[in-house]
Amino acid sequence: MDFKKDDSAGYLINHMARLFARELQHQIAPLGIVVGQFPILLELWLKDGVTQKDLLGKIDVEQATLANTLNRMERDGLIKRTKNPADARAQLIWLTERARALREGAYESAQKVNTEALQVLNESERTQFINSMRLVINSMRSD
Amino acid sequence: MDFKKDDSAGYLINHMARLFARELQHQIAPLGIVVGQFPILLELWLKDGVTQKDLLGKIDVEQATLANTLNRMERDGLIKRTKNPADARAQLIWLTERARALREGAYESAQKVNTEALQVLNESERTQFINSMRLVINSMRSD
DNA sequence: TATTATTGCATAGCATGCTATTCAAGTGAT
DNA sequence: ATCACTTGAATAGCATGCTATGCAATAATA
Repeated sequence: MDFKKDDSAGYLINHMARLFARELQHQIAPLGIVVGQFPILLELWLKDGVTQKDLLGKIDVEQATLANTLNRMERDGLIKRTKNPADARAQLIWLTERARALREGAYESAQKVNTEALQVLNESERTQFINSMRLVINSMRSD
Repeated sequence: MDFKKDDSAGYLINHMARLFARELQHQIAPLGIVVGQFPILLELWLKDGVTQKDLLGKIDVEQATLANTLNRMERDGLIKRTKNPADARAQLIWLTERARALREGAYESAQKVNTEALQVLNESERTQFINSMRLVINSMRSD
């Protein structure tokens, strides 16, 4: 068999993901946040005061990964945790004022990266591209 | 501004990349290799007896990342290094017999992951998808 | 040729992801 | 009420990626 990396979806996806992460990293560095915190912040900006388990249901990472990232976010003053009156095992996770204030800038950074990266595609290619990713992700998740 | 993660190229790409990596990891685990070694093995299966710098020219990762992965590959008996008669700073990197023997199985594993993951797209969507990724990568790399 | 600059790699330190394991708190069945 | 089961989260240990820095060998230049 022969194998061409430039024809391999997996190879291309990995490469593209690293390029996106680097770009976003550079964009959001001035805000004092890092890429791994982004998905968590997105959820908390929509709704905070939630448990780790709640977050886990919305972000497709392992529980240990989430727990570690939350620890770093607490260390960095982005979240704080309070007792959960309903269950002593879980805590409630809240954004700090600082994190709350970062929202607009973060949205704009992400939007900028997305827009610039997909500039090379035309409108219909962009739509198709996003749709294909959604399809692939859904099919892979439900295996 | 509002921001929908399911419409965000970056978010989708990151998610998809993790799904692919997990899948490939499971496929190649029986071979005794891990995903980060894959791009390097692909190059070395084409041509070994090369320097780290040669490899670096073919794989878009940082030099330190490559150096670390090569160390683990040496530890795992996948490569060995010999003196470079032309330059004492560099060494030549060679596949071991064990690594050489893994090629077909690895190609097949990767092919399988790609095929199954893109099953959800039809022929023309697949082609378009791969092409879009190539365009996006090329434009992001040359910034 | 002696000095300076560049180059090839290695290493330190960190973030993000994973699997596996542990532990305390809650739930259920007897 | 007790004992077993489940669940929410933390932790250990590792791979993969990054930036920054250091170092020895080579190349270039004064």
